[in-house]
This record gives sequence, C-alpha cells and structure tokens, in this order.
Amino acid sequence: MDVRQLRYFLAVVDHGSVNKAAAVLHVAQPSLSQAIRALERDLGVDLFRRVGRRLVLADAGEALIGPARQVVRVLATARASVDEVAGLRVGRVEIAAMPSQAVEPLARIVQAVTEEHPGLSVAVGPPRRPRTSSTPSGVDGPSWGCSGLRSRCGTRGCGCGSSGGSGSCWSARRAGRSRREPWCGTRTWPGSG
Amino acid sequence: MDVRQLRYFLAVVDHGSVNKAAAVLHVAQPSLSQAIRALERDLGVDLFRRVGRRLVLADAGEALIGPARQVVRVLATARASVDEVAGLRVGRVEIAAMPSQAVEPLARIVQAVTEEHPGLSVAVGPPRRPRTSSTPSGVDGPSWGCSGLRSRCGTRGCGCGSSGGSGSCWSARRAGRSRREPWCGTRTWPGSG
DNA sequence: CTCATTTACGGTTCGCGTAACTATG
DNA sequence: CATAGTTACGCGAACCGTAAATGAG
Repeated sequence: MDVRQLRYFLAVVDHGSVNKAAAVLHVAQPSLSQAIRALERDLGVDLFRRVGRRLVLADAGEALIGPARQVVRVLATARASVDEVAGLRVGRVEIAAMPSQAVEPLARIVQAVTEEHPGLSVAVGPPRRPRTSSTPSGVDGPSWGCSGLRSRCGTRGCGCGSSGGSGSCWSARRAGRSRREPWCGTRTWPGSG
Repeated sequence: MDVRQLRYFLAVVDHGSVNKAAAVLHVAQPSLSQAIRALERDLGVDLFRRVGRRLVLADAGEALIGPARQVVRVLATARASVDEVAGLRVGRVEIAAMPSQAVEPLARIVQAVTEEHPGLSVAVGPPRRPRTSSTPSGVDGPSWGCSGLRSRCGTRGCGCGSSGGSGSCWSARRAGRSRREPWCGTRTWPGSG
C-alpha cells in the first residue's frame, strides 16, 4: 500500500470513474486501472464492484476513504512541517511552464512567492523535452525538468493556489521532487540562490 | 516523499545510526543511506547534520519526526479499516517459507491464525516462483509466489510477531503484497477458501 | 456501434545489494 | 587499523503509456 495508490483511489472515488480520475491525475486510464487493481490485490479485497461499465464502491472501499484522506492530509502536513522549519528561507526555485501559460497566473504567483520569501531566486523556463504531452523530463541546463507550483506554496498559504489548470503546473520527473508527488511540486535548493 | 522513506527515516532516528537501522529494516546500509539522501533531496532540506561519522538530527529532521510517525500510524489504520470490513472472514492464505524455517515459529503462527479466523484456509509451501504471469486470482491451487507473515497478523494483534528472524519471513516480490511493505506480508483472497 | 475498463507489451525509472572509496577515531 | 557512511554500478521490479481486446448499453 502506497500513498500514490491511495491518491489514485481517492481520485476515482471523487470523480466517479477511472476515466475522469485519470484525466485529473494526468495519467493514462490503463495506468490508473492497473494501480487500483494493484491496491486491491495488495489489500486482498475488492474496493469496487464492477457493475456494468461502472465502478461502485464496495464496503471495503467505503471503509478506506476516510483513512486514505487522512494519510494524504498527514503527509502534506509532514512536508509543511519541514518547510516551516527550514523551508523557503533561502534557495532557488526553477519553474518549467508552457509558454502559453507562463504569464498568468504564473506571474502573479511568482510575485507573491518572492514577496513572501525574499531569499528565493525564481527562474521560469520552457519544459525541455517533454516525454509525452504532459510530463517533462529535462535534466540538464538550467535544470528544467523540475517544476511547477503546488497549490499552497511555502509554509503558509499565500493564496496562489488557483488550481493550476493544465498548463503551467505538473509533476517533476527527474531532478526535484519525486514524480510520485501528486502533480504540482516545488523544489528548492538551499544556498544556490 | 514516500511512506517507505519516512519509515526509513524513523528507523535511523530511533536507532541512532544508519547501520543499526539498516539491520533492523533488513536492507543494506548503502540502500538506506541512499534513501535518506533521496528524502532530503526531495524535501530540499538536510534532515541530519553529518558530524564526524555520525548523523545528528537537524531542525528539519526534528520537525519531521512527529508527522512521519503519524503517517505511518495512519497508514496502518487504513489497512486495519479495510481488514475490519472485509478482512479475514473467509479467504485463503498462502505462505511461502524456507523449508528450514517452516516449522517454527510458523506452525505456531498458523495455528493461532486459523483459530482466530476459522474461515481461513492456510497453505504453506516453498518459495518457488511460479511462471504464471498472472497473480493467483484465486482460481487454481497453491500459486506460490506470495508469502510471508507480517508481525501483527490480521485485524487484531494475535501475538504472533516473534520478530521473524530471517528465515520464514520476508517481503513478497512478485505476486502478493508489494515489496515496499515493511517486510512480511499476508495475502488473502476472499471466496476461494 | 460506442464508450469505459481491462489486458498485453515495451520502455524507462527506481530501489536494492555488492563492491569500492572516504573519512573519522 | 577498525568502523561508519557514501559513491559507483548492475540487476530486477514497478510504473507508465500505447495498442489491442473485452464487455456493457
């Protein structure tokens, strides 16, 4: 059982179908289906009942929702706790964004972040060599490949959530944050700013 | 950030050294060191300060301890919740064990489990790997490839922890529980018992 | 037939272990 | 020299995406 699987599970529950959930999670439907199956196999229980071409929650699935949300929430808390102590005082943030989305809401976000954290150096650039239409994988140069802004940036919510849309925000692949991260991640390196 | 990493982190904190923690976690020292590094890279913060040949908690590490424990605890709760609903009422457990270790403490454990859950069918066999790519969908016989017993079996602790030693207990690799699981896993499938 | 989900399959990434290296006491 | 931690590297497993198959409406 993995946090990623729980996130996937919750997405399916929230959106009512694998299709919708996959779109929101930015993964292919088969991948999501596969992950759900793996979770069920891992738990040894069917979380959904396959009725027609719909997935409806089974009892076990119902029971999992609460704890699953809690896991996700607590994990976010863990990160926030660390950020609270050492985070975002000084560092460098590199953001890869689709040019078409790089102005708004990005500009506003960057402004908010830099005002909140004067020690930060923020850089914005294009997504280098996206592996598919939605996942970046750059590794060299200005280390593009990392990127995005998460909904709540930094230690305190500075109101730059804006839910991203699907242009200026995606999960990092190689360099920064693990790609396991939900989608949208920040990455800072202390000292290089 | 992954639950596995948090578990590793906590082990290092609790045991005071990578060496000890690695031994307890049953992973090689470099693997653990690597994982910690990855976690630090992911968070963008040093969790430990490398002083001499010792790791001492940095502020960020200190801040992470609480939330990390909570994540681990909540994740266990999630599994328990599912088990509570659908778990271990009726099903089949297949255990792969090294022959030399298949008697004790395995026999005692199996007895305890079957007494606790009369609906269970328990099978024990060698850790041979089945070439059947499909996991044991509960159709045919002892599809070995699954395995191990976790420290606390089932929904309530039935006292069969025994900490395993390193023979009759290991993480499943291909079928069954993900090997990400701490080590030792049970696997049940409803209906085929 | 159309749409949603699942299965099959190849590519890429990641975690782990072994071995070699560095540094501390 | 002995010990603890890190880096280098190869293997195996897992995840993802594309393509094809299955099944319900």
